[in-house]
This record gives sequence, C-alpha cells and structure tokens, in this order.
Amino acid sequence: MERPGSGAKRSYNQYCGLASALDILGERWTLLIIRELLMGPRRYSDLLVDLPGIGTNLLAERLKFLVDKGVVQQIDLKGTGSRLAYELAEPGESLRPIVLGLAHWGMDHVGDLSPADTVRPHWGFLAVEAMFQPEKASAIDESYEFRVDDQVFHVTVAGRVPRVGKGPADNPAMVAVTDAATFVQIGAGRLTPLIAMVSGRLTIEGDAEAVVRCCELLGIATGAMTAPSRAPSR
Amino acid sequence: MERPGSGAKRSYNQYCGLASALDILGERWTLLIIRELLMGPRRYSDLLVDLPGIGTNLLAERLKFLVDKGVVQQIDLKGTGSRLAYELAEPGESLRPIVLGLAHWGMDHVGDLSPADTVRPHWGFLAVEAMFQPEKASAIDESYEFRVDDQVFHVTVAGRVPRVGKGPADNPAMVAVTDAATFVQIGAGRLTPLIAMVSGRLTIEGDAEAVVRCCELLGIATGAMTAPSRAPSR
DNA sequence: CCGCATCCGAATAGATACTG
DNA sequence: CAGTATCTATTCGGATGCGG
Repeated sequence: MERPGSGAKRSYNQYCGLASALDILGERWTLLIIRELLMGPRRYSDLLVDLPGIGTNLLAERLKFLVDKGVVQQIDLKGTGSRLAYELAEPGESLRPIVLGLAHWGMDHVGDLSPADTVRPHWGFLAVEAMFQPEKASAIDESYEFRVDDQVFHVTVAGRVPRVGKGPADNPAMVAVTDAATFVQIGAGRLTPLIAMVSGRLTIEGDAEAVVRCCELLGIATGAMTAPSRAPSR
Repeated sequence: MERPGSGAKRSYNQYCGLASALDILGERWTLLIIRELLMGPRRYSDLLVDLPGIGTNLLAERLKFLVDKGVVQQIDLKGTGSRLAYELAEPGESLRPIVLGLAHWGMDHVGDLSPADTVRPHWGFLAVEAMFQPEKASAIDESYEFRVDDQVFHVTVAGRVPRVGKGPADNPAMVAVTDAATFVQIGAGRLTPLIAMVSGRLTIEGDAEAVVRCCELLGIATGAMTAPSRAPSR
C-alpha cells in the first residue's frame, strides 16, 4: 500500500452520515458534476466543456468513482455502442434538494462578475429552481417564461404550487429575456431588474402585476415598488 | 490581509451559486467543522479532538477563512481575554438544513464499522435531526429520550411537529440507552433495534407503541430484519 | 497547556500529450 | 470521442516550534 496510485481512497474515517457523504461527494469537482447531471444526461465531452479546468483525468476518475458508488450510471443514448452518456441514478437524483440548497446559499456569496468567470445559460435553470420560495407562490395560477441566451425554461404556478420546466411556457403571463451573467446577477441580488432593463440587458414583457408576483416567488427585490415593504431576508 | 507571495485562493471561477458555495465550503474538513459548530460553540482544541487527522495548521486556516467569510464568528466564552470559542454566524446557521440533508443522504452509505473509524456520541444528536421525517410524526403528543454514551438528548412531538433538544426529556414515553457506534448503525439501517437489544448494546424502556411511533418518525425499520445486502466497495 | 505558525514528505489536482 | 499516461503544481497531514 505504499505504491502511489494503488487506489486506497482517502477517507475521514468517521462513523457519521455527513462524513460518509463527504467521502463520496466531498472531493473537488464532484458536486459540480452532479449539478450538470441534475439537468439531464451528459456526455463526457459535454461535461468537459461545462466544467472548464477540470482536466480529463479528473473527470474520468470522478465519473468512474460515482458510477462505482451508484450515484451515477452510464446510459446508451442512441443506438448501440457509441453515443453513451452519464445520468444520475436514484441516489444521485435524491441529492437535488441538497444541491439546490447549496446553490441558494451560495447565491448570497457570488462576487462581482470577473472576466475569468465562466457562465453558462443552463445554470439559470438551476438558479431558478434554487431560488424558489414555494411558500411565496401567488394564489393566481399563471406561468412565467425565461429566455437566457439560448436556453428557454419556465415556471408554472398552479394552486400555489410552483414548478420549473424546460422549454417555453404555455401562454406565459411574463416573458423575461436576458443573458446568463445578468440572470445570475439579478438572482444574487447584485443587480435589480430595473437597472438591468435600463441598461438593455433585460427585456420583460407581460403583465406588470405578474412580474411582481414572479419576483416575489423568486425572492427578487423589485426595487421599492408598490406593495408591502418587506425586510430583505438576508 | 493578503499574502502577496504565496498564491490566492483556488476558485472554480464559475458565476453560479453552487460554485460560489463550494468555493467557501468545498475544501476538505470545512463542512465537518460546520457540523461540529451546529451543535454549539466549540474551542479550537475541542475541534481538534473531534476532527482527528485534521492537523493544526489546517484547522486554524479553515477557521480563519470561515470567519473572514462571515460564516463563523469568534466569541468570548467566559470572562475577558482567554477562553474564546468559535460559533456559527447567521449564514453558517442557515446551512443547518443542508448539512442535515447531506448527513441523511450519507446515512445510506456508511460502511461497516472499522477499527479505524472514530465515533462521537454527540454525532447522535445530529443523526436524529437528520433522520427526522416530520411528515411521519404521530398525532400523539409525547417525547422520547436518547442516552448515547454520555450524551443525553430528546425528541418531542407536539401537534404533529417534532423537535430535537439537548438534555433529558420531560416525562418520556420511551428511553433508549446505547453507545454511539450502535446508534449510528441503527440509524443507517445496518442494525435493527431488535438485534441491538438482544446483543446487549441497546436498552429500551417505555411503551411499546411509543417505540414503534418513534421508529416511524426516524425512518427506522421495526419489522422482521433482513441483513442489508449492500456492499460498499472501499 | 492553548492557539496557532512553520516546515516537509505524501497525496491530489491541473495541464498536456497520447491512444483505441 | 472518450478516455490514459505522464508530468508538474498545489494542497494536505503530521511533526515540531513558540509566544502568551
């Protein structure tokens, strides 16, 4: 066991659920891989593109490890043989609320957008799911559509229960069009929708009241508009 | 203060909530430090004892970093000057559901108890909080007491709302006495209460029906046992 | 002692070249 | 395309030092 690369994985050696979870998920890049897979199956090369800096060996090793632990599984996308991809197995899928919780927490800690930062429009989908405050869902049934660069997704509120989905909304009460960086900045509270619109980075169409309800649902400050003045919960 | 010569901190450089969260929490030991602080303030030396293997420099560095990020704060325990400790600031406290979620997830992945594993009785407190399935709370108001080695804590159900607390329960419907390793093994489903009792590692006193309700609440199988056939590769 | 800071061998991560 | 193999750069872990 002295030989380097002999495979004895590092462990916290604590008989505790959290330590066991971190023995599987705690290494660098692992939870970001899970994040990508939360938005559907991905191929090896897709992951490389959306995780800049990971390095091919690390990605391969992490994937192999996660498959071995039953968190991720390989699937055959189309036809036999080639075109295979990775997707979450059930234990991986059950990480969704945890990863979204972390993403929500981290929203309060995103810094200024630096030129070194990468942004991906499909992260907007995750951001919406993470920002959700279901208890703030309006009593009115309606849906909102988001177009973040080339990604389109929507939120539908029905009977005070909000849900996110891919693709365009059916008869949306609001349509917001923006780029990925602006989207995240608004979600993080570092930019108000107002400023984003004035500076031409955000376009909103639809009913003004619906816009307010949508912002409420996502915990976005509307910028001292009408309505009850609510203390920022931060 | 920045240290000019020796590198800036490593970051994923992704403009995304999850990546930002992991830039703060994703390094080795960090979430285990948070776990300890979730159960109250701790001194530097306490943390060293309950995180075997961390190394003194790492602990100091992590704590400094977390204080710098506003997740943790230093407090003055008794009197002035010495006897200072670390406790979670509000952003750290808001990690509780996330850490508990991870702990719950990890419960399905704890392996066999190895001689190399450390166990701490106060982790039982965390385990109970993590295993909670509030929607399974019984309609009957009652409380259960747990004595895990030298730690005593309890669960109180009132109006279908369960809560965990330190110290003995007031007029408990059930009292369970065990050691930390057995406690975790039962919570992880690797050992049934029945087997634990027969082998003398667990003592339960109280109403049999209350015991069943308590197990329900914590998601513990009461029925005929079958040895878990899961074999985690280590 | 307690609360770190420093130093160093060992284990991981990152970058790049290469292969079926 | 989907990874290995290899090499270098960082980080970790453990021992030790040191001021209060």
